[in-house]
Amino acid sequence: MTTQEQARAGAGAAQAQELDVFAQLCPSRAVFAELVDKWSMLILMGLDEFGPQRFSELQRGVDGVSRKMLTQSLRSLERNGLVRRTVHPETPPRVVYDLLPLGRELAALVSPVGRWTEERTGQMLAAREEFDRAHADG
Amino acid sequence: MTTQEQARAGAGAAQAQELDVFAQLCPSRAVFAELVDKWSMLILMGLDEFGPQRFSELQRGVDGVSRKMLTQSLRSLERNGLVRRTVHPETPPRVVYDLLPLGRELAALVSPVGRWTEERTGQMLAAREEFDRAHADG
DNA sequence: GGCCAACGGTCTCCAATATAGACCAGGTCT
DNA sequence: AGACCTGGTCTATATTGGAGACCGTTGGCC
Repeated sequence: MTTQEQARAGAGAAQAQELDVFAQLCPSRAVFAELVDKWSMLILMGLDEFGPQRFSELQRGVDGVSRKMLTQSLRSLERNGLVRRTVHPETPPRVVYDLLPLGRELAALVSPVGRWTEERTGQMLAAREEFDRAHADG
Repeated sequence: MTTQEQARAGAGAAQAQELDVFAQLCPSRAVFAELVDKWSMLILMGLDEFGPQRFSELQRGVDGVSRKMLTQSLRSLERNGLVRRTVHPETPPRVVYDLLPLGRELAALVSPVGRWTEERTGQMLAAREEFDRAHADG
């Protein structure tokens, strides 16, 4: 066992909660895998930045998402207690989604990732070009 | 066009860079989609928390990752300039991966998401139970 | 009345992707 | 000699994602 692995092994045990996203069978890993998803992240960021929105507003805002994936991601976020779905019984019924406290917490952590990506995209595209040049044949 | 959509439309134009993860065809969306991935995130967090590691150390540390996905995610991170791959020409050759400055920046934003997930997993599992109870038939 | 669109979805089909597991060459250990 | 470790690649199968049809209700338009 290497030094890093000793550190890893110790890390989990040291925490009172015993939850570890690095462990395949830990419930927190499953939750993590469900949250760390392109569409869920964008939805969360959208609701955080632009406030409560209807289904079709979200679909237009999160450009490129299909109705299927939007429904699926929203259900997942709702089930995990991050987002609230409210049906206003008008004709036609309005369905509005907004963030619950848990969702606002996560959005506050995730939005910086989005902004960072936008800031650093130029550097990453440059790195790609160099990588591809270096790995083209020789 | 709703108030939120006006806000959205204005948001991109207001930024000098014109990069927007919400826009399907923006390069930053493609980069975002590539980074926001279960395995890439865990690898980044692992390298940040436990330091430079070999391929097989990472495979043991990021529990459950297949060699194929580990290779693929590491190549992606390397190509985008987040991670460095160093081959030590010994027998057997040692291959060590470590974070570049770009990778350290992103890891600093992503690790909190992992820690938050561990902290809040309990609440999310509870929310699930309630959701499932409420949506079991009637 | 007839036609079309918007709403918030669901359903089905097909392509792309993830995972499991075999395989590989070179070298070490016993 | 035989088993094992290294850092992968390759293949077969399971899962997932996206495109687009469908749905019932409502509203506008001619």
